[in-house]
Amino acid sequence: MSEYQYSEIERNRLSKLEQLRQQGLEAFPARVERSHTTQAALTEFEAAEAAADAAPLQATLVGRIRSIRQMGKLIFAHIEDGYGRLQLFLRADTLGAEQLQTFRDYYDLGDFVEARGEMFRTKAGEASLNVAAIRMIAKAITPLPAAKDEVVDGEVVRHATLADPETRYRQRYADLAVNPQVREVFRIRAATTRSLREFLDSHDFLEVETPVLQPVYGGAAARPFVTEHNQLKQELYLRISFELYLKRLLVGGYERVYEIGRDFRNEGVSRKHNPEFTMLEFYMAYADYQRVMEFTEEMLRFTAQQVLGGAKFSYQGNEIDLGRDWPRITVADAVQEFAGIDLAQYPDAKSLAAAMAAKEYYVAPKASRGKLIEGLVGDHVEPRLIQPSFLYDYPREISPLAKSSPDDAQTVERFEGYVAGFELCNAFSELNDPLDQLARFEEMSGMDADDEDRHPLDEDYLRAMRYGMPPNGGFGMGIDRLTMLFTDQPNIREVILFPHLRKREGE
RNA sequence: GGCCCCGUAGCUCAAUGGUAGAGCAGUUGACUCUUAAUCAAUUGGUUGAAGGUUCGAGUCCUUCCGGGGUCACCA
Repeated sequence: MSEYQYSEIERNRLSKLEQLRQQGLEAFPARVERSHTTQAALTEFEAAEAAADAAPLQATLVGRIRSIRQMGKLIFAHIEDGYGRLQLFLRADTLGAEQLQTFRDYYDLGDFVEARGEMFRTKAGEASLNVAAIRMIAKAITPLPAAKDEVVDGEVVRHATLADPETRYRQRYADLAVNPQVREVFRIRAATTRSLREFLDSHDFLEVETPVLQPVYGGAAARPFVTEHNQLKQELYLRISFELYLKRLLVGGYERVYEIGRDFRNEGVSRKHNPEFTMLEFYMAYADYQRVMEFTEEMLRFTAQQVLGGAKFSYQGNEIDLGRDWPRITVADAVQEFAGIDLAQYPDAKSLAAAMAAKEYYVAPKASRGKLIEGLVGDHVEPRLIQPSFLYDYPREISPLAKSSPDDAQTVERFEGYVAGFELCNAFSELNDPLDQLARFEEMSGMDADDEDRHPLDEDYLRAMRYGMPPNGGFGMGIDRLTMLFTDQPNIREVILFPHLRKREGE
C-alpha cells in the first residue's frame, strides 16, 4: 500500500480528472493521432509560406502543455514535445465555446494533449496551430516543479525552475521534464558512446560482452561489491574492470576487442566517483603503449569532432584543445618539474618519504614507493595538466598487469591521459608473460587482505596466458568523465541519469 | 569516515531569539493576438525529525535523517 498523501493541488487535479471522466472524456487514451512533430509542423509551415500557392497546413500535434495564457474567449498555450515547442491558439470561433470552456476548466500545465488544426501566424508573428479540436491524452496529477517559461532569442528560459540537487537526482524524470539543458547532457552522452563505437568498429575492433558477475575480480585496485548466487551457493563479485576477460579473448584469437559497460567499485562517492560507472576498455594485439597513445589521440579527436563539431571546447573556464599533439612526459620528469623531487635519487619508499616530508608534502602512511609517487602525481602533477597530456612510465608495484620497461625494472610501460586536471584514461603495454604475471600476483599476496592495492590471484587468467597471449596494448577510459568534459559539468552526477544517493527512510 | 555548510508553501527564495512572508504555480473573477500576458481577489506551513535552553525558537544547543562542499579514500 502506498502511503502517498496528495497535496491540495493534486487533489484539485484529481477532481478535474474525475469530472472529465463523468463527461465521458478519457484522460489516458491508449491511442493518439499525430501527423507532425512540433518541429516538422514549423518547418513545413514555413516552407508552405514561402511557396505562395501552397495549401494551408493541417496538423495534428501532441505534447505537454508548458504555458497557458488566457485572454477571455481566446487562449494561447505552448506545447512541448521531444522536438521542440509550438504555440496553440484556441479561440471560441474555431474550437467552439463549449470545448474552450472544457479546456479552461480541466486542462493544466503539464498535461499531455493532442491538438488538431491549421497552422497560421499570429499577429505577433508566431507560427501557431489554430486549434479545431483538442483532447487530453495524459493528465498530470502532480504539478511540474517549474513556474514559467520565457523565450529569449529563441532559447527557452525557465524561471524558478527545479534547482535543488537532491530532488533533481532523486526525481530525474522531473528534472528532465523541466530542464532542457539536462536533456541535452544525455544526448551528448549518447553521441559520445556512439562515436567511440563508430571509431573502434571502423578500426576493426570487435565489440564484446564479458561477465559482470565474476568469481574472481581484478583488473584494478578497488574494493568490489560482493553478492551470492543462491543455487550455486557461490560468492560472486560485481566486476571492477573488464580487463582480465578481454585479454583472455586475445588468447582466443581476436586481435582487437572492446567493451563499453558498467563497472562497480565499492568506494567513496565524490564529484568524480560514482559506485557504478561506465567504462570503455579496448585491447589491441601487437600494439605497445606508445601506439595506444597515438590511437587515443586519434580516437578522442574523432569523438570530439562527431559530438562537438571540433576539437576545442570549454571546461569549467578552461579552453581545452584536443587537436594539438598531446605532450608526453614521464612520471619522473613530471614529478621533477611540478613537485621538485628527483625520483632517481630516492630508490626506496623510506628515502622518498623523507624527501617528501622535507618539502612538507603529504606522505601517506605505510605507502610503497609506487604509492608515494602516485601521491605526488595526484597532489602536484595532475592539477597542472589542463591541456590534454600523457604521463607515462609508472612504478611497477602499482601496476601489476603492465609490462616492465626493458631498461628499468622499477618502471612499467603504462600511461595515463589527463585533461582539465583529472585522469581520463589509463593504458599499458599489457603484461603477457605468465611467469612474470605470476610473480606480480605473488608480490601482492604479501599484502593485507584489505589493502586496496592487493590484486587477487586469478588462476584461470594465468592459464589463459600460458596458452600464449600476443603482445598487446590495453586501454581504459571513464565514459562519465569524458561526458563531463564534453558537457562542461563539474560533477559526475550530472552525467549519470540516476546517480547513487543514500536511501531515504521509507523508500 | 573527519571537518564545514544547508534543509522554511508545489518551485525559487525572505524572515536581530519577538505575529512565518514574497514572487510564480493553485483557486475565483475580468479580458478575442498573448508569450515570464495583464488586472482584482484568494487558498496553501507540525519551518526535515525528536529532544533541550528560554517568558518566547525557523533562528541557540544535542541527537538523528537527508543533501552539498572539502579532506581521507578512489592503481
